[in-house]
Amino acid sequence: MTDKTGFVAVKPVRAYEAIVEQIEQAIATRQLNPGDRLPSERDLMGTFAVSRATVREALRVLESGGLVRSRPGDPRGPEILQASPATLHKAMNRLVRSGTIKLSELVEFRVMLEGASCTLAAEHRTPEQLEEMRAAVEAMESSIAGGSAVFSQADVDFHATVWEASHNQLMQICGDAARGALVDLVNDRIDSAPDSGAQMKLSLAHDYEIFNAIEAQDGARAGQLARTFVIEYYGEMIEHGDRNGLALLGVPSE
Amino acid sequence: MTDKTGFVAVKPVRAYEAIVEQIEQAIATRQLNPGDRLPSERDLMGTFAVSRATVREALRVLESGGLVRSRPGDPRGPEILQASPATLHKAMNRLVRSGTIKLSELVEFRVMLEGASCTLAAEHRTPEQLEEMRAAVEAMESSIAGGSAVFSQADVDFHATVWEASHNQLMQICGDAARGALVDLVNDRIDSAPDSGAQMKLSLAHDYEIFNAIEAQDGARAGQLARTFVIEYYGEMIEHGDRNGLALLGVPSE
DNA sequence: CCGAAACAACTGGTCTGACCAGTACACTTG
DNA sequence: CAAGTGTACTGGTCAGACCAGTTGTTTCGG
Repeated sequence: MTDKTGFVAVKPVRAYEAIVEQIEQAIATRQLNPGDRLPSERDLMGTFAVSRATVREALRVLESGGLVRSRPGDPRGPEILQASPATLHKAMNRLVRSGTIKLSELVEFRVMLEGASCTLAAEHRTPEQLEEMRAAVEAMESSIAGGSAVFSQADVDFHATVWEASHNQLMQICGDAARGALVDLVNDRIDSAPDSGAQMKLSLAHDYEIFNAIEAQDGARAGQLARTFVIEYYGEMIEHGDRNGLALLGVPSE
Repeated sequence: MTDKTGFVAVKPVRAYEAIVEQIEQAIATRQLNPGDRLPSERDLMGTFAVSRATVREALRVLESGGLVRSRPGDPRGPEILQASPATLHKAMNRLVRSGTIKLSELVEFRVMLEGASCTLAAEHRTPEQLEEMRAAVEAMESSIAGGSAVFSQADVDFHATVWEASHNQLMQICGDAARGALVDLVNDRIDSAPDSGAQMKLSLAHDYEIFNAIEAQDGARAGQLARTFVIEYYGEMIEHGDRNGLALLGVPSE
C-alpha cells in the first residue's frame, strides 16, 4: 500500500482552504466557542497574511457550513455559532434527492429510526410531551373532515414530538431529514396527491395506537407498531426486488 | 401566526447567496448534471452581472458543499460533481464532536444502526462480500498476538464490509460517521488506551459470531448479536441514568 | 441633569483591474 | 505522422477602492 518512505500523495492546498482548516480546528478544539467573535476581515488578512478576498472566501465556506455568521456593520466581528443540525439536514436532503439513495434504502432507514425513537419515547417521554402528543392526535382527529393540510401538519407535529420525547437528538435529526426527503420523493412521484380521506383515517388510527403504547410506556410495542406502519405505508411504492430487506426489519427478533 | 396579507419576514440576500441558490436549483432540477461544466468565472460574472469576487464566493460555497469542483487551468470550467456522502459525513462528525450529542445518544444510534445493517447484510450480502468478511475476521485472529493497530484495522474492515453488504448507503454513511465520532469520544475519554489482549479476544469472538449469523443468512440473529455486543462494549462508559434506553433497544420485541 | 439626535469609526458586501501559474488544445516542426 | 512548442484560456490571489449598515460616543436641546 504505502512506500517504506511513508510518502503520501499531496494535492495543492489553496490559501483559503488552509484558513478554513485552521479556524475549523480552533473550533473543534474549543479554542473558539459559540458566541466568541473572530477578528474582523481586515484583521484576519493581517494574521493570515492574505488578501481580503481570500479571507472572505474562507469565511464563506465556514458560513455555509454553519460554523460562523457574518453580519455587516457588527464591530465585534463574525460570530462563532453553536453547531446545528441544519447542514446535516441539507446534506441528507441533497443526497437523497440526487438519486444516489434508493427509495427502499430511505424507507429502511426510516423504519429503523421511527421504530427506535418510538421505543425510546415510550421510556423517556415526560408528562408534558405525552400531552403534546395527545393534543396532536386530537388535532388530527378533529381536522380529518377539514383540509388535509392542517391534518398532515398535526401528523407531523405528532411525530416530531415523539422524536423529541425519545431524547435522542441524533435520531431526531436523522429522522426528520429522512422524513423530509421521503415526502419530497413521494410528492415527486405521485404528483402530490393530497391525502385521501381513507388514508387520513388510517394514519390517525396508526398514530393513535402508537400513542397508546407510548402512554402505557410499552416501548417494545410502540417500536413494533411504528415499524409495521411505516412499512405498510411506503411498502407498495418500493420495487418488488427491494422489499425483502424491509420485511426483515419489520420483525427484528424472530 | 401570519398576517392576513401573507407578508413574511425577509432577510437581506447577499449577491453570492442568490447565485448559489440558482446553481443549486439548476442541479436539483437536473438542468445541470454530474460531468457538466459551468461557464468560466469570467463568463459567470457576465451572466449574473456581478464581479468575479462574488462569483468566486458563490463557487466556494458550492465547492464546500461538494456540488462542484474547480481546477485551475481547465478551459472547460468548473465541473458539476456527483452527489457524495462526504459532506453528510462531515456534518455528522461536527455535530457529534461539538458535544451537542451525548454519548448515550450516540451509542443508542449506533446500536440501532449496527443491528439493522447486520440484519440487512445477512439478507443482501453477496458471496464476494462474505469472503471479504471472512478474510477480515481471519486477519483479526492472526493479528491478535501482534500489534493492536492492525487488529483494529481488520476490525474496522469487517464492519465496513458488513455495512457495504447491507446495501444501504444511508446506514453505511451514518454508521460510519457514528463509529468515527464514537471512537473519537472514547479516545478522548480514556486517553486512547490500546486494546488489551482480553478485549481483542472479546471483539474477535463477537465478530465471529456475527459472521456466522450472516453466513447462515440469519438476519434476526445477526442483528440481535450486533445490538447486544455494541451495548456490552460501550454500556459501562455511559452514565447510569442514561442506560435504560439502551437496554430497551437491545431487545426490541421481547 | 438627562434624553435624543447627530456623528465618527468601524463593520461586511461588492466592484475594478491586475498578475501569476497552471492546463488544454492547436499548431508547428522534424 | 509523431513530438515538441505556443498560445489562449483557466482558476488563485492580490491590491485598493467605495458603499451601506451597525454601534458607541458625543453633542446638543430641553
